[in-house]
Amino acid sequence: MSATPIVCDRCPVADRAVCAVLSEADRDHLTRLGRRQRYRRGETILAAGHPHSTCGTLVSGAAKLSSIDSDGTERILALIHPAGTLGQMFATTERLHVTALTDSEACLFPAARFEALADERPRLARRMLAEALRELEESRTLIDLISKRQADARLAALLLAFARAASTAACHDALRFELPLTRGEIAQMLGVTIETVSRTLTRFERDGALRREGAHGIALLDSAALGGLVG
Amino acid sequence: MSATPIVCDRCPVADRAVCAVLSEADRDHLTRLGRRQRYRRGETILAAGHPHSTCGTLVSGAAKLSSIDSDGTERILALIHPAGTLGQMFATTERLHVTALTDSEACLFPAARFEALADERPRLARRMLAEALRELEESRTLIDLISKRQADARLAALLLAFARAASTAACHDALRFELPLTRGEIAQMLGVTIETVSRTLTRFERDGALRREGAHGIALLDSAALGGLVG
DNA sequence: CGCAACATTGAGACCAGTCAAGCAAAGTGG
DNA sequence: CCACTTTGCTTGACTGGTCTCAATGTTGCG
Repeated sequence: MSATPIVCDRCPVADRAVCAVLSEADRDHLTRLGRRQRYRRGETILAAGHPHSTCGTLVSGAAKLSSIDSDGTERILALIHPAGTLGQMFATTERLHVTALTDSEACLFPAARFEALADERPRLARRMLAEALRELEESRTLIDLISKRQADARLAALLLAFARAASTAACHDALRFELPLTRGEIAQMLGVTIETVSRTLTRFERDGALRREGAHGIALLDSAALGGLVG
Repeated sequence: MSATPIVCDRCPVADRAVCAVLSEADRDHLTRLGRRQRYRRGETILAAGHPHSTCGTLVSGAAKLSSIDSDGTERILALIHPAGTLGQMFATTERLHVTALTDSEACLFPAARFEALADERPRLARRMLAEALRELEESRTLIDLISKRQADARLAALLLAFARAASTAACHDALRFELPLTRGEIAQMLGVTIETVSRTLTRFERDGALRREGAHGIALLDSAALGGLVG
């Protein structure tokens, strides 16, 4: 975790992040308030329980949004991709953990200042509304995923969702992709155990639906079969 | 389902709905564009698959937001209470069903006109952002609920959530309340079967944690015991 | 009253969790 | 460079919770 100044010119998500709708002057203003931070895989970006003082945007890498209940079980509520927002906007305390899944970079700002800007700049509020609705959509997609009864249907749906996300073309799914999550993290997302994830992948491979390439590589051989499980 | 003109003066949620932030002139304008509609329990308010042409606010009663997958299984993604929004704002097609859970009333507007107003009136966009964030929060709470492994923990958490929602005071949960859902709907929300819901309620009652009063009445006798299950 | 929808209860099958062992890859330190 | 540890993944045997199928009760409404 190391902090550097923000330089929007070299920002890979300058066109997609919420800040894109701001005037250059406003963005310069924000730039001076915030900082660019690097994280290594597994490092905490925002910790639940702390007062909500920071928010920002993921610039590169990937992160997970998770909650931990009293018995120590962690569940992943969302994945955050570059240009995604970090921190529960307009909340008083951070109630969820944000953790780097891979080496990542983030732009972080004082939440109060950022929120104030949203009240002053209609375009920013409007853009944040779009972002919130997109996150809501994704959250409901995840509910769809995990409310499937059978573990193999959940995993099949997740694999197909990753294939879709990994594809460059909008119409075709990627046939080969890397899982951005460990088995344990997949298990946390789907509400099953690591062993079930592992066994189910083994069965998918034995049935010819896919081929595992290393620990995280997946090559889909029969995505229709997986789609059939999803229902 | 019967349509009448909108009269904000007698609207029970005039102070809480998103329209509350509009000027009287803007509200009058909207009033003429929209209509007030009544629904009986079970009637469809918005149907998935249709072009997204209508959005609005639930005025009284209760509704469910649900998706139906190809094998006909319905899953409830959210409950909508009075002042809650109806319809996926800024979407091109309706992808979720909205159904009345009890006899209900809704204010409905042409989506394009309402969305245009959000672009013209910063306060409305800002208010809708707050609403979207609230829904996102609730959606993630539901994920928390249904990702609990054991069925009794899920049901206990749901009962406690209803007790909280039914309480008038902010600090205390209601000890007695009516379930707004049938067993089947509870099962759909929690991702279990009707039978499991029924058996689990029976066990809770036998263990002295609650008492069933009719089909939908619940009296909590030992909410701490239920809280213990949740973890 | 009788039907229809909703709810409860039981018996058996099966999927997934738990516990436990072993393997592979990557990193660590002498 | 090699022993050692750590971390993540796989596999097996066993157990238990939940689903399925089926029958019976209950409630509300025409």
